[in-house]
Amino acid sequence: MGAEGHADGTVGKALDVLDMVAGFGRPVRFSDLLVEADYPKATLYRLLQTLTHQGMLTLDPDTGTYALGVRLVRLAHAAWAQSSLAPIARPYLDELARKTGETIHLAQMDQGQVLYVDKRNAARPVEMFAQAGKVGPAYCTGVGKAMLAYLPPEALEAALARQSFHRHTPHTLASREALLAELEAIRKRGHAWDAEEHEAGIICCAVPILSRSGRVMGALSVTSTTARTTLEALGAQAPMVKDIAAKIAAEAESWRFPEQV
Amino acid sequence: MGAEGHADGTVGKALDVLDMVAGFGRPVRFSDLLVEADYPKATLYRLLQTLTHQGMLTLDPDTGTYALGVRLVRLAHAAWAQSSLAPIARPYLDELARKTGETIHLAQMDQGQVLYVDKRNAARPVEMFAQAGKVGPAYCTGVGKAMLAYLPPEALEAALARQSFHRHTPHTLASREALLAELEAIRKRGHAWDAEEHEAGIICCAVPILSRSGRVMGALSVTSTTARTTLEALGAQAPMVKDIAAKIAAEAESWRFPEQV
DNA sequence: AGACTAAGTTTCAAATAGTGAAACCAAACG
DNA sequence: CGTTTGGTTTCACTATTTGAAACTTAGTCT
Repeated sequence: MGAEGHADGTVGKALDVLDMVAGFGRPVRFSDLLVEADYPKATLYRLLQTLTHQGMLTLDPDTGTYALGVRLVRLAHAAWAQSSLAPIARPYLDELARKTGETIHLAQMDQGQVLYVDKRNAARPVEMFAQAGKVGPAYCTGVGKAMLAYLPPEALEAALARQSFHRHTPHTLASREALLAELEAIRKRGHAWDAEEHEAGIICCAVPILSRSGRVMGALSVTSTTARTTLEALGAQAPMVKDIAAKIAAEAESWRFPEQV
Repeated sequence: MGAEGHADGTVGKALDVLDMVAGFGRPVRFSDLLVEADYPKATLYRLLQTLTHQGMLTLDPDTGTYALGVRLVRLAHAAWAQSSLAPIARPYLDELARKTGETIHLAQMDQGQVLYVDKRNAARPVEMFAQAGKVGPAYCTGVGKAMLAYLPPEALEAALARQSFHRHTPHTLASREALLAELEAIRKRGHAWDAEEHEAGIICCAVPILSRSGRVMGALSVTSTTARTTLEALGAQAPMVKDIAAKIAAEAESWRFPEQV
């Protein structure tokens, strides 16, 4: 079947189409989608109609192109505020950025990929939407590996199945086996490295954010360059990063229960 | 036939549930949703399962609560970048904020409501996600009326049907008739006022952002308080605001066609 | 013009997927 | 330990979705 996995029911297909439109990154015509998707013409057409009618897509009548609808922005606002760690973690990220002077990433797992929900760039000021929301591979980023390492077996398996290993740099762990060994090491060590595995010259130290029950909620990382520092020096910060991760986890957990009125 | 309108098909229902979860603003239990929704138990259950499986919701296994999933954040990132005016308008908003020293709003229409996609607050720096994504009523805000005024008849009708008129302040136009008359005046004048119709003491001057073909793409407003200025003084800025709206429209239109490779 | 082609929209019988009342299970409660 | 509350599963019934194919437009070519 298609590149996408198991689409359960109509809803799954509809969301799949949404992703597809999102993937293009520009308004798309019906036919653009038709070649990409492996749904028959009529089916795709109806899905698009439904989504458009629902405000998840917009059809520009002038050009006959579909784009993601603003209803998504509204939903995302709520998602970001209520479900991501970002609003809670915000002050902690500030603190960490200030103390380390490096770039800070806050990420969560999304369908086997890393989703950055917040970021502090040492240099320039905060630019949320433009920065957050980006996705990256899990198997070759610090935050990705930190989360993978603490996933329960089935979830890990599901995540691994979604990785498309690719050797970004000479240091990339581009096989399932190498990655599994590394995850074991991460669990021993308590934090993950990114030793130029994704981009040359970029290194980072990442720790998972775990709930009291051990569930992976996200990950936090301090990123730098080989020009500026070394893995060892970054590692020296690990205890502090871990401490902040724990604080975020604690607050996230207590915060999750405004206990219905 | 619940409070929500016409839910077409399973997809509509699923999205309806999503909205519902978003509406709670906190993680919700199955039973919370059950009383709110008028779907039978089993149906709601299945919808939740599907959405969870799809990553649009997350089920916290510890507490048995559902929250919006991070997949939405990813989608929204794309939506914001590709479909909203925000990324294009950004530099213009900065310019306008600098020139006026007032609060600037950029909004789009979403299902008869106003959705703020970006904002410049005179005082504090940009905080995207936390600011953007908010919704407000259309009939009693400057941006809302500016957009309504230029909507084609059917769309206007649909939007009006979704307004739930409520007298927020003594100045609110809380009837269909009063609003229609005002929209006529806005078309004549070329821009909309908000004369303390939503919040006491808050006034604004808003202009629509129209495509070359006359389609409403969004609206732009300069907001202030009666303590600081008057409607007349704000009105003096209208030409400039209109000019910037035109620039945004022009750029948005040319930008929409990176013309497929 | 008229004959092709490409892009989008509609049809309709067959099949699939969704429905929901009711039964079931498992904690929490008194 | 019987009962309630909150969540999950079943299963016959049905409505929705499906998709090949026919049909419209709107361009293009000769």
